[in-house]
Amino acid sequence: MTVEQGVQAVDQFPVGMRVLAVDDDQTCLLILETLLHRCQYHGPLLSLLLFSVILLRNDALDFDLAFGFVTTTDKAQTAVELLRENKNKFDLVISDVDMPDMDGFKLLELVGLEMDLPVIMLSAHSDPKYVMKGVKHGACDYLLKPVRIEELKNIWQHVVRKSKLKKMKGIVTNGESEGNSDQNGVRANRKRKDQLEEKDEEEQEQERGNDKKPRVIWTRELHNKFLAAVDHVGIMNAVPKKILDLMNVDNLTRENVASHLQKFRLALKKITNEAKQQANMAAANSHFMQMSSLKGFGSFHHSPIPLGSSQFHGGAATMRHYPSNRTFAGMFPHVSSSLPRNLHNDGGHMLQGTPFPPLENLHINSNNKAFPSFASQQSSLLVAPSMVLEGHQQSTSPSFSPHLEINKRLEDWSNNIPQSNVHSEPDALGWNMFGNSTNQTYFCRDTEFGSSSAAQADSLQMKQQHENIFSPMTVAQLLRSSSANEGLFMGQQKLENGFMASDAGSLDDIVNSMMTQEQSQAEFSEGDWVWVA
DNA sequence: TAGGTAATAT
DNA sequence: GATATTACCT
Repeated sequence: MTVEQGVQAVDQFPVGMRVLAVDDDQTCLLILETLLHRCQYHGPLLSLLLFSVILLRNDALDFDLAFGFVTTTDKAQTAVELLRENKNKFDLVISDVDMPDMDGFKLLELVGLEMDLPVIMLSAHSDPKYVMKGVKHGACDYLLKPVRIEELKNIWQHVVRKSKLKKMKGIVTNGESEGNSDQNGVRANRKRKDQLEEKDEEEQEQERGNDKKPRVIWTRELHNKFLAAVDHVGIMNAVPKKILDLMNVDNLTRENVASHLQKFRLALKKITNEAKQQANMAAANSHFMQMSSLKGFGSFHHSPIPLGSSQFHGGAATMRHYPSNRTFAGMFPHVSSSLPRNLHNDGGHMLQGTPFPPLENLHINSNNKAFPSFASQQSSLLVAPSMVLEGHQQSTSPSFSPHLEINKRLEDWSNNIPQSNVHSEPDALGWNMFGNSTNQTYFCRDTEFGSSSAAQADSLQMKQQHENIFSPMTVAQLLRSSSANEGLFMGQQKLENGFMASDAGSLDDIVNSMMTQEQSQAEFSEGDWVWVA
């Protein structure tokens, strides 16, 4: 039982506390010893027994040290020798100030230097000079004779206090504590270990209470930023640290990003596998619609495309009209708003940067899940185009240019990024982020999806017509192409893949499903503010 | 040091 | 059950 435990166990002089009492006055010493003993009394029977043992003891010191009793000596020099020979076997020293062989202050000094034990000075002198001297020499208390038991009852507090100080000192220096060398190493180490463990528990408790790592809520906005970063570096190079750096979000860690990336990849894999199955089914069972014009797709979300296919008709009924001010659409929202505005003006950077994820690799399954998969030389996610596009003519048909439409929308989005209308400048990815506090990160959605600029769209179309229709596409483009703003691409894919499951919801439903839980955990008003706890 | 994956916690 | 966090291995 340690002293501290004893202190906790009993509300009085702790059992097991080992005291060395030093006084040249035998009477005073006897009184002191008696009082100290009395402080440990737990009951008449035990007291009598212990007192009898004390009287009959053969080796007083061994007994005292073994049972945690009081050791006395009338010589300061003897006290020093006892302390030196029994390092770490005393918890407290009570010493008289006036002793013939050694000044009590000298003893105090030696004890402080060699053992670092709490020392209580005892004196008949109430002169403040003595008190001050004792304090300056490191005495933890200064008692006046005749000492009273009330004063002794609480001297254990000095042991506890000193122990705490040692503990802190040991933690800080992380080194060997003084006086713990050689033969007493075991006890010292054990004590230090206990202290460290206790410290750990305290720290853990504190962490549980205050410093617990906040759980990141991947809101749409945050996810947008993630996607933008992925897009920026390219899916092939998308690793947590790069994404984290690009996202530039305070309090977001690499681990957070890695986790989300893991989740994202799993989602890709899952839907791709499902799409494979459906694509196989589609290849076997379906016939495909041949789209006659791009215009038909472009107006898709405004009015159902009049098609003869009952399959498509069933699916089209689930399509929704998306308000023009809708700024995000679930898993693959307006990534372009997060991209540098000059991306589409830098000579086609975005169209060249990232390996083109074939459009056919965006699949919709019947479980209302839609995720992109990326053409990757390394990835197993890639669905062989032949599995999906076999028999399709859209990809090569001059009258069907999904890329043009997608790029047109990209242009729209990019151009609709407003100038900074918030309190901070947009970051490299066009995000406005501000209001960071310790554990809350605010984002402001600064992009509204507006109407297309016909001129811009035409311009891009013209541009595109001079480029290979299969020019490289970024992840962002792919993701944007799945935006719910039009529902175009979904319809296209459904046509391409020949499966228009009746239970397939709108793309909005599909992509929203990814973020549903995250949304529910985050308190934010759609379109306004979100916070990451 | 960082990425990927699986186990664990929430 | 979903997913964020953590641990562990490479």
